[in-house]
Amino acid sequence: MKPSPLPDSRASAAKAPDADRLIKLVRLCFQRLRAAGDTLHADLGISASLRAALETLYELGEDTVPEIARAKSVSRQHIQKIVDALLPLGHVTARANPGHRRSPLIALTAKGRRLFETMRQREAGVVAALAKRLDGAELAAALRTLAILAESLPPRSKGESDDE
Amino acid sequence: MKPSPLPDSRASAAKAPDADRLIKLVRLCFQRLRAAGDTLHADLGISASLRAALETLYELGEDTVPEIARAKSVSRQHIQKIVDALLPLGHVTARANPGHRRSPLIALTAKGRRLFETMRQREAGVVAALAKRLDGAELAAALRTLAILAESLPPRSKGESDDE
DNA sequence: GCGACATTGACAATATTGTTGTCAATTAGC
DNA sequence: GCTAATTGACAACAATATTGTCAATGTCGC
Repeated sequence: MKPSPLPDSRASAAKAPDADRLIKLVRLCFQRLRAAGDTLHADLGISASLRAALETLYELGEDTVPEIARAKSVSRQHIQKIVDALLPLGHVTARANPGHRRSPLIALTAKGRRLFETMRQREAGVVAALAKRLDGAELAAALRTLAILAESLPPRSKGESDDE
Repeated sequence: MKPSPLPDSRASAAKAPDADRLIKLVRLCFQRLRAAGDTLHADLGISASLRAALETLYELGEDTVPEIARAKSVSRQHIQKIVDALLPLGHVTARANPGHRRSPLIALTAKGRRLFETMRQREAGVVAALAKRLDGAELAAALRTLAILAESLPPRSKGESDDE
């Protein structure tokens, strides 16, 4: 064995089985994360898709429905329904959009922000327990590896078009 | 900075943001993997759930419907519908179960096996391209990290019961 | 401005994936 | 053998997300 200083591109045949395992593990982790999230927030009546919308608004600030849809790569009609569900609950508001009469700006209300922060706090408990079990360097390597995986996969592939 | 020799359990507060990023990346990778898989196998008419059933049968060999359901933690009725869809396509067969008259053993046919292997070959191309871009040591670290993540999450949490 | 074209919200229909519920046949445990 | 649980068949439903359509609005070239 020579300790190859290069990012061993020769050994790709040997790495392929591990790459395969990586993909399987990603799928397994995702399923369990979703199940854990559903359990964690069951009492709040917030499903995974509502949570995703809240998260987007929390991070992006106010935005129009089509913008959120594009950010998440889903149909604008789908986001519209989610926002329509969130509005009567008082978690988001629609503010007149100075730059567009028909497309109001959607933003979290104080109530919506509190809700999301409650969810984040619950999740933080789980994440902290997880972080304790992880090695820092290995975790960093995992982040780099998954970033490459995400990068090497196309962001979309549904007919390759952007809209209807 | 002290170069801590221990698997730094002290720095969990510092690792939590990375653990958070890990979870987000897992979600992102999963979404893209599903989209890429759908595109890759679009012409075969095999959806992600059918693929999962084929994979289970490929790995576990012949099994009854309820067994497959338990292996995948989904309702037996769901697997029943998938198997019922696969049977007329000739991808699986139902063989009389010596140990159970009502519950036949389901197995891949030669055609089903060929189909799954075709899918695996297509995927192998993508996986090989990915493997080339990954560093072996980093990949190994990612596998260990994700294994801990999966382990620390409960396998199920749907009312905590096993069946109806 | 004005005319063509794209975007947007509202509404509807549909697809997919998965669940729960029920019933009769069968199997397993005592 | 009697009772429990399991199983397949069938149905109803729920959640998530898609596509299609229409009229109102907005954008851009000219």
